[in-house]
Amino acid sequence: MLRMTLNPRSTLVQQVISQLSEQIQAGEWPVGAKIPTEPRLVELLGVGRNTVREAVRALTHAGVLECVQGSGTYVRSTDELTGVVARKFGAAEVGHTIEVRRALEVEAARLAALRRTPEDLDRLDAALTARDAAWATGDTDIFVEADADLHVAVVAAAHNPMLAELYASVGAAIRASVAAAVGPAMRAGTHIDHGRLVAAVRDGDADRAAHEAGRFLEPPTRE
Amino acid sequence: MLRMTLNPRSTLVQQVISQLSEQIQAGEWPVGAKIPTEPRLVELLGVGRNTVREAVRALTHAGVLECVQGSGTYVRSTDELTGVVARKFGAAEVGHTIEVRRALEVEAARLAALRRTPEDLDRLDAALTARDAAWATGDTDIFVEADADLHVAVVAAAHNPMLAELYASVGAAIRASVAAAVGPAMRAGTHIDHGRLVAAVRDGDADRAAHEAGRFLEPPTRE
DNA sequence: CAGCCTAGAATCATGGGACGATTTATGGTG
DNA sequence: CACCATAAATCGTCCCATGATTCTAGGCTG
Repeated sequence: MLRMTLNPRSTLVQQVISQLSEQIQAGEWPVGAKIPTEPRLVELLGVGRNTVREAVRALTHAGVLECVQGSGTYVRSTDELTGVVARKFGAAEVGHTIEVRRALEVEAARLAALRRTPEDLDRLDAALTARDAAWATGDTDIFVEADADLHVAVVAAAHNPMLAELYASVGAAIRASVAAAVGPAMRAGTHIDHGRLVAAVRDGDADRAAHEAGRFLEPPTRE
Repeated sequence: MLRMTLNPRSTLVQQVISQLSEQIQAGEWPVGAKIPTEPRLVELLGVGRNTVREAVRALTHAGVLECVQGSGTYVRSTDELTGVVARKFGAAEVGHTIEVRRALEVEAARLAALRRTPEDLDRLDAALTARDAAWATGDTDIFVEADADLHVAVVAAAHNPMLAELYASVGAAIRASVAAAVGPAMRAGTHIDHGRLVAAVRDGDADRAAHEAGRFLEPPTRE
């Protein structure tokens, strides 16, 4: 049993939570995998069963784990931000979610224009090509996914992990709640040429990149 | 004891978590207040102590509650997003946090210009006046707070609760981690006239409002 | 032999009790 | 009044027992 000798700073449960989080973060138990059973964790961590249960329950509420009675406990996500955002904004209006996405994407495009590396440009080109190919297939699902990939690539090129994680969480929230309703809408605005955004990023023109990014999500009109 | 007859959808612990969250959200136990002791909650909710403890632990990990051994359990925040953001981005670089703030503020300014009500304008004027007054005092702490109030007012005028909550969470994260370090920096950029932002919002000029909002946080230069 | 169905095992959910650790309140003593 | 020791209150950890649910293996039936 690997005792937690270091960091006597906090309670045992907190230490167990940290330990489990780190092992999940490290990929020891990938998403979808089953973590050891409660009695097994008890002997692995050298703590009582209640302690294990409280830690598991905390991570379950955070969206990281999922317990299935009679089966086991599984890893649902490596990131608890997504779960919280989904729980908090799951019932949010689609329009509000779109506006938040727009806020993040515009700033991301501006930063991407300033910081993109050659690797970023390669990835952007690949995503743009894949998006065009997906468009050609006429399959809405495939296209929506390819479109999302391109936007994710833009955000990644901004080299701001905080921005990227927030964007991913918001994206997951919108997808979880109203994927079907948004699909057609996104498709309608599809004729906008994403190539101009990529070109602006390549040129390092921050203002133009931001402007192009903002065009994808229709600026709201006065109510 | 108020049995939870409705919503037999999930586990007991989840129901207790929801129950506690709702009562906290409803203001029954304000922030800083002590919630009933574990034995008291047991008889109030009609569940076992382990169930209560697991629910409390989940909310503790989420940043909503805080347990102090020997004293009691207290309400730390009504919003778990802030806690998660702080835990996840507490060690983030200040520059990255600023960029996220900028993203949210610029879009908020744009939306505020389109949606502001007369009440919003009154609040903006008041915040602007208070900010100028705070500036005149020369007290950095007071000024920083007044400055933050103005920006919060702008975000509130956007009438997008999701945007507002994200902004508040990010703001709390930056304040918790490096309040001291940011204070002087904000003060340095202070000479920028916030009155022009408020004026743009009043005029309903979205592009100008967005541009003015973006000026406060220096656009990053190429690395 | 294939398919279904039941009995058992495995696993999590809940409840209860006990003791230690820490904080707070209480009361005594100088 | 100030200080300190004791007691009470409260959370932290652990253990055990039982119920509910899911999975699995084996047998039964056609």
